Amino acid sequence: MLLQTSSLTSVVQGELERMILSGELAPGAKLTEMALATRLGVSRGPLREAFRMLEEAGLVRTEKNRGVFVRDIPIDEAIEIFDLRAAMDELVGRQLATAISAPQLKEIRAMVDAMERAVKAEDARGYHLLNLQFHDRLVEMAGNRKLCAIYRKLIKELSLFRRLNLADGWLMPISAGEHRGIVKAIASGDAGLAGRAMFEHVMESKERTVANHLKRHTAGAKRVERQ
Amino acid sequence: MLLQTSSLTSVVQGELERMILSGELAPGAKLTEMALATRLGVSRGPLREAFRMLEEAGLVRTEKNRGVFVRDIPIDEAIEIFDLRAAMDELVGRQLATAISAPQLKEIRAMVDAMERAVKAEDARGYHLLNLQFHDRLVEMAGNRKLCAIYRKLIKELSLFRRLNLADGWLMPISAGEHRGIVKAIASGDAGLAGRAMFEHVMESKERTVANHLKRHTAGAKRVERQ
DNA sequence: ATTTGGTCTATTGTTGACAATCTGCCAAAG
DNA sequence: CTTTGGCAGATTGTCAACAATAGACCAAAT
Repeated sequence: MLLQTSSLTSVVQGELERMILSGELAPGAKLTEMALATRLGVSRGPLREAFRMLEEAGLVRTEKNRGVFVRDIPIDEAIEIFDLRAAMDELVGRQLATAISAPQLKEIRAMVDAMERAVKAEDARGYHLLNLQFHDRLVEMAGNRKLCAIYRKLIKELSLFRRLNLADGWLMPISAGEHRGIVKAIASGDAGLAGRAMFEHVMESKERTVANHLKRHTAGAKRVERQ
Repeated sequence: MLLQTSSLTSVVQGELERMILSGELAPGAKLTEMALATRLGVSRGPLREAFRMLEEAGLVRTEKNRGVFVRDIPIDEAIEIFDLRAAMDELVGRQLATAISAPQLKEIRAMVDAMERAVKAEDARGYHLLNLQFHDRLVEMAGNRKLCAIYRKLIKELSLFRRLNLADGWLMPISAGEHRGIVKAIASGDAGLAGRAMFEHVMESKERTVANHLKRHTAGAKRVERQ
């Protein structure tokens, strides 16, 4: 009866993805077919098809005859993703150093400016969003659609690594400084330099995340000991 | 009644993937739900779920209310995949140069030997398979499961690039020589060197593929002109 | 001759029902 | 007190029927 512009499967897929990435559906949570179907107002068929897409995308895991669960990315896998991201961003840096246009350079400079303002305002939330947008835009500018698509998938998976919290306040200036260096390296036109700048930035980000995780993990262990 | 060890969706997914990668289902071919369901002896439900997995994996494309088709990778996308692969293989080379074990080194040396024997025997088919196995094993040895999984997805997609035929006979020695150089660089323990060797090898492979494609394309154009 | 309109068929999109499997619980035996 | 067996409820796996859409075909009008 309704004139449907897009299939229910894709709508459900998008909605589930939104709920997962926003944390509305927490990692480890069980996705019961009937409950979700009722909640979203669709039948189980399209829902199951959406599950398969999310499974292939790495956002959920399926256990036969047990159900579908929101994936929980372990620290090992997060590290692997960071390493892979570093290699991809290195390619992005090299590409941009040789092919970026003047308007594009102006655009990313503006983004770095905005991030530095967020640092001064101690707006961690805003900085986090700008940071994501900055890297996404760089990858997009590199002009490799396949690279861009896979990069975005990796970022989505990384966001399921719960312990990946916003950089604590005092780390924002460091990250912001690295961004400034990246733009400078790209503007210089030196592909090797820009590639290394991007690579190192991601590796630094990995180290900060791992350190943060270990800190929280040992803290958690102590908390358990006390009980 | 039957004791099912794995869900129909997954076996259908595997079977479809096999049929697509083997060329049994050619790029551009339409996958009619009812026909395939009958052929595979399952209902349309599991088949549709398998379609969604293959869609996310990039092996098929879905047009709403029109059906599912085996994807045909255009030359642009093949090039993008090669560039991405190069960056990933560079990471593999660096990793292996610093962390490969003696038995692993022995193993890949044996594979290079086998490839050189295939070159001498002018066994293009065997060389092609050994080449795929060689690179897959290297990526596997790098120890990054995420990298390995994505690498394999890319290889599958690349195999849908029909014009990617086996290297013509006289190019095999060149490729084989590059493999020897890669192993040497890895064995030297110089991460930068090994990374560059891997990167350059993939880029050379890309150039050879593009050249081959252009040759065939212009030849095809001439053929059209004559008509 | 071309175009427009409508019908008809094949195929996809969606749904609800049925079969198979797992989990938790409880009783009885050791 | 622990363990084993099976019953009951809930949940997933699969299927077949129904609704909706796209494309082909043909006739009639310009």
